[in-house]
Amino acid sequence: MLDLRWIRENPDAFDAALLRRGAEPLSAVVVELDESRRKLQTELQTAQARRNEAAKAIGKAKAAGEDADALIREVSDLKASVQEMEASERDMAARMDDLLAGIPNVLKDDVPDGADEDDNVEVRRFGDVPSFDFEPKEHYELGEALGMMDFETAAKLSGSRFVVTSGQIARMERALAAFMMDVHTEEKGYLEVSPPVMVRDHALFGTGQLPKFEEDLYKVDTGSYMIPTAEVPLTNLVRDSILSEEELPRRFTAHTLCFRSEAGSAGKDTAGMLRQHQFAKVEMVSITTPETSNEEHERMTGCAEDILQRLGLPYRVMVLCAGDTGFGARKTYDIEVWLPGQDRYREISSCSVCGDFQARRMKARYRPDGEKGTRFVHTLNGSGLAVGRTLIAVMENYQQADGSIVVPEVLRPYMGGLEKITK
RNA sequence: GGAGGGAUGGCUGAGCGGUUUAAAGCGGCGGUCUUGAAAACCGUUGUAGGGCAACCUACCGGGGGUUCGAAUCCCUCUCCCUCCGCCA
Repeated sequence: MLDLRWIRENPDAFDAALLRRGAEPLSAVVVELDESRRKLQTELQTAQARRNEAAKAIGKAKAAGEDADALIREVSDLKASVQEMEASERDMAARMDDLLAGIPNVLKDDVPDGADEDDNVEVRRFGDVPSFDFEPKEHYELGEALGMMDFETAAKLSGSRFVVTSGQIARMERALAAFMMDVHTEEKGYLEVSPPVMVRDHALFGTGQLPKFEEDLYKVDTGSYMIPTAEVPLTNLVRDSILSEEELPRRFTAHTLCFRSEAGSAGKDTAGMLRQHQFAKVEMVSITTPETSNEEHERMTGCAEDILQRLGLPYRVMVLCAGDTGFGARKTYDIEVWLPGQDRYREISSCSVCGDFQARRMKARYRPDGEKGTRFVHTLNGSGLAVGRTLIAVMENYQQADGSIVVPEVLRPYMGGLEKITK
């Protein structure tokens, strides 16, 4: 949610920000609604003041045993118009809320222009793309050959975009999550959190998934939703609260399942477990002051990169262009891991700085030292990493000619010392 | 599923038809004192709109109603809690 006062005072900058995202200008609509609402509010308050004054005089007159009929008649007459104005004012406020709730965040100046993912800009690369003296396979070919990845059975149970893993592949997914969580909590200062994966609508409104992107979510019949990412519960941990400056930054991490309907992705990545309705992810969320959010963004991205480096997986970091940056983000880095089976880089993490956009939606504030009032905190979120996709990357990058998979050094303690997954 | 209780300013919590411009305590901010800190004492303390200065108005979970007048009475919705039942 953007600051209405900022829009009012910077209508041109507001329209320019929308234009960068390929959206139509809205300042005229917003400013007009805002002005008429405030004008009505003033009229309403004038009428209310007169009503209160008269009502008070009635009380006094009655107490003194005097006649108050004239005053009573005046207040009666005011009643209808006050009620009408109240209803109208409420309606305008609701329209303004709806309007603002659907407007995307303002991009940072250093976000490159562009329409879609083809315009994203590579920032850096790590690791050498491995060369094989055989034709590298895709993860599902490897997994099915090992007998540890079963898409057909999963389809019988749950439909498309599900998988059943078993044996050492299932264990490796668990090992990956445990490894990531240990690094973040023991070395990076994140607090381990085990949050609900089912949340109410207001939590999703807070992080920006609602009201605009409901079709991407699974809704259960009690009206709650399954989380599409642990960003939702972790960021909402500070909703409706006022933190002190000393307790910032707050850093949370969680290993959870995530659920996505993949409504707009029909036909995309249908093979394998790259794009599933249900997947595990380790998420990082930071709550910071406005002054430190940008450096926190770099730090968080580094935390995700560190996982890939320790796993020995080659990757590149992309900064998303204006057209590809998500609704609530001011700037996003995608980390793309090299998948030999696909012979290309694929997204494995996305780290975003949201400024006060989510904080305003969920009323998350802090009290700056030495200042009287409160300010909205800044929020950031990033995957560290998508566990299912990391499993894919390990399988494809560590595959051997015979279809076995070498277990990366750092994972072996989590897998009972196992060095290689074989049939 | 059954039966109750509750929602007041950053927090706790009074108020239950017009003397409330919403007590009081805590916290926050400023000050006195102190080498510094603590304690104590004094002052101050939200959001929004309008004049844009002292001021005025609205806001006691949301909406509706009763009334000349509602934080206070009635209806309704949402949420929270307690007990019983069932259950991991």
